[in-house]
Amino acid sequence: MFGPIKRDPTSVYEQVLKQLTAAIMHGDLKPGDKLPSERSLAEMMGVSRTSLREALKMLAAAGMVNIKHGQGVFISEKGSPFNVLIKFAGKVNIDDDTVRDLFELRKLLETQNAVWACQRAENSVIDNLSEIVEQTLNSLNDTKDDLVILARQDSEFHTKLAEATGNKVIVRVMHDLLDLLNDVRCQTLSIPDRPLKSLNEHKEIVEALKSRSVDLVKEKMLVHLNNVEAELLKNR
Amino acid sequence: MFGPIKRDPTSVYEQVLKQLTAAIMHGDLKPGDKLPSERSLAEMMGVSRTSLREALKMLAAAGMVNIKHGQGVFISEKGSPFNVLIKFAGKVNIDDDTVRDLFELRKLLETQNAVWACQRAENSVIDNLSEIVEQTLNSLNDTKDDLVILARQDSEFHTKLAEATGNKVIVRVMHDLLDLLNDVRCQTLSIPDRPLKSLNEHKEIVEALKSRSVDLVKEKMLVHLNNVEAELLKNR
DNA sequence: GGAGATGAATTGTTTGGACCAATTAAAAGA
DNA sequence: TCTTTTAATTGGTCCAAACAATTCATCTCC
Repeated sequence: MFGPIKRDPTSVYEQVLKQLTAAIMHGDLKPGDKLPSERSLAEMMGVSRTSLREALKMLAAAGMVNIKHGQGVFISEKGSPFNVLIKFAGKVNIDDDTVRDLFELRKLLETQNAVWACQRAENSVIDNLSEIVEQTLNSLNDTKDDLVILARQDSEFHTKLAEATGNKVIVRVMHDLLDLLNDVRCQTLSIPDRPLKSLNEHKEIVEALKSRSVDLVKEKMLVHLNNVEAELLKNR
Repeated sequence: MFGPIKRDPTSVYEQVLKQLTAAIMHGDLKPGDKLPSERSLAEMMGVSRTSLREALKMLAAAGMVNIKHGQGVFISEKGSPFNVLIKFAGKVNIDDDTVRDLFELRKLLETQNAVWACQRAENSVIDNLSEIVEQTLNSLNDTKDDLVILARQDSEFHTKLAEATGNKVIVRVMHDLLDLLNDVRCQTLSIPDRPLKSLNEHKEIVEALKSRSVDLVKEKMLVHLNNVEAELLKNR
């Protein structure tokens, strides 16, 4: 799968980059797959470890791979070759103004997502969303694990909603936008009260979707996002 | 400007990344600025060239810096950590469905941009937009250079409009979205007729902005984008 | 004096090897 | 059987040397 690198026109790390992205795009490397170790992969390609590492760092910056110290390098979930919202998770300080800008974008995208989902989604998709919410409500049992469950539910809810629009580009943008905001949230102290409120607001959004009322869906989503933003900005 | 790196919790290249992005976002490093050479910068920060280079490669992948062999490292124009496009890798073939998805996103973003610009922008900003359009109209003289001028005008117009919203994240997203669509356009045969039509539509949008009519602005923008999309999909 | 060739200095690129640090799994001990 | 220790694997960091592209001062020749 990894032939030797031709040492012709462009630089070595660019060639490595090209070969790796090609492997990902062609499907030889699927999301979740683990790459060979840096040492062996470098040897396979006939390049130095340094050059390989620089290419890997670029892929990591683009969100296409996930580098874990002591474990290995993994292909990112949904690692799309284009329209990746690049971020340096936890490596950039994001000020309040930027958070507001991000939320303004998010409100624009997600209210429209909700509308499109309302107009386009099959009943089964909405039922699936409903199940996610109900399932989370039932699995809560006052343990400290609840926060983890609620965080995952939140991410899953908004992702599923984006998928319900049928627009794959938007799914990708939303995914990365949520990731970025999640990192921001993790930089602050955890908020034990907010997640449960969110879950209830999610429930209201689902109910609005079931009623197929565009205006109601839009309103519920906007209220939800405003609350999340306010809570996040308060604890910084 | 570049103090020594603290060697505490996170990895070295992350620290370098953090310090450099902070310097760029804070304005210490402005677009076009040339960074100190790798050797001296590494010494300033008290890190190895290897770590510094890996951080620089990540910044390059994110489009924040421009690395030129034999010349140096330069801060990119309008560099920010919020990129939609990956700067490396050979051009990806984008199918029609994806183009439609991209345009759906673009319509959502740009109609709202127009609305925000209508509500928020100073008169001087709108006058500036107007000047761009008029200036282009005057500089046309039936030469083959016209296409280049018109292409640049188109990009400048939409970028300025995004800037008029005051949302820096959206500016970045729009910039890269336009870049991506521009690549798509370049993959097709050039369309000699469309650009001039676009210019006139731009003029109509500016007129609508001057009237401060939100509904009119929204409508004009949507018509414009629908035309561009139709023309682009037709020639593929 | 000016155009082109030469070569040194600067800058990013690549390499090999050594060692540090996080993770995992096997081995040893209780 | 469970816990602790150890060793192996993997990414992270550093260094020193050589390679390659670019720039620019200098030299040569017309």
